[in-house]
Amino acid sequence: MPRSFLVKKYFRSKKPNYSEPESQSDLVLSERSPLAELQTGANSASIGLVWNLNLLPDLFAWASSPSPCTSPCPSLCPSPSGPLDLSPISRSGSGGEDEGRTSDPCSPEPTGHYCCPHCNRSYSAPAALSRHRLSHPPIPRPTFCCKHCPKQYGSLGALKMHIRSHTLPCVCPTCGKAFSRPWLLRGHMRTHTGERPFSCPHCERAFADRSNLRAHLQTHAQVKRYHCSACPRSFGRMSLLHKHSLAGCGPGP
DNA sequence: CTGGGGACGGGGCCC
DNA sequence: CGGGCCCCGTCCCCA
Repeated sequence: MPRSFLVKKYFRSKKPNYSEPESQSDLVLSERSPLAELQTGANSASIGLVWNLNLLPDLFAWASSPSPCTSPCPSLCPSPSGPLDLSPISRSGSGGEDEGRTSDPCSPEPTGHYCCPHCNRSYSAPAALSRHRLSHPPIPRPTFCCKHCPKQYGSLGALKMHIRSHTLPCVCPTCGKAFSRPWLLRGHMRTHTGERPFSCPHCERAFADRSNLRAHLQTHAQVKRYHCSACPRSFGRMSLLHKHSLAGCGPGP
């Protein structure tokens, strides 16, 4: 039986955001039953990617866009002879459901060889186009939005990795618990086998999880990493410092 | 209240 | 580009 830690109870102590804008601060996953979702056919084939189509006009070289021709087509179809600068453009075309649509049927030949993706003006020289493009605002980075939650990512690979946390494709053959990644399942399997491959070099203890060994090593450390800003105490783990703060020694006024 | 262990999540990096 | 792994972290439980 899965333990109750599967349901997060405290959302206020979120870890600092590293890359996400975090406009939607917390995920609401409690209504999701991983096994139920797997059993109802929520496999990877039914997981759709929600693309930010507002950005597509900027991706004028997006040859395998999941929604081709949703933006002014000539801007997406540079001249075959035009050596346009593709550097700011993500060309990830592994969308899966749209494989093989690289030949765009709707690309009228622009009047010039070098076409502006923003206003469809064409120029005969790349320098002229580059000079013209400076008049437009900078191209925003493409964002990849999760269909199941408000999370956004800057790359398709990161989004695919995140979607696995919804689909949970790795299922424990012993207890049926599902995980997002195979190595998470392997770590879980150790709870069944009792394997503890991570040994403490200072004592006889061994752990099934490297993170738990790391936390254990803090008990041997002379200096605690996490210091209370309101008192001289230090703790080996941030969670202990957090509990200490919640217990009354809050940091600051 | 504190300290520590157990189990797991998720992003980033490397191959 | 995808998988494996690492690291950091969370959450819970118990002594």
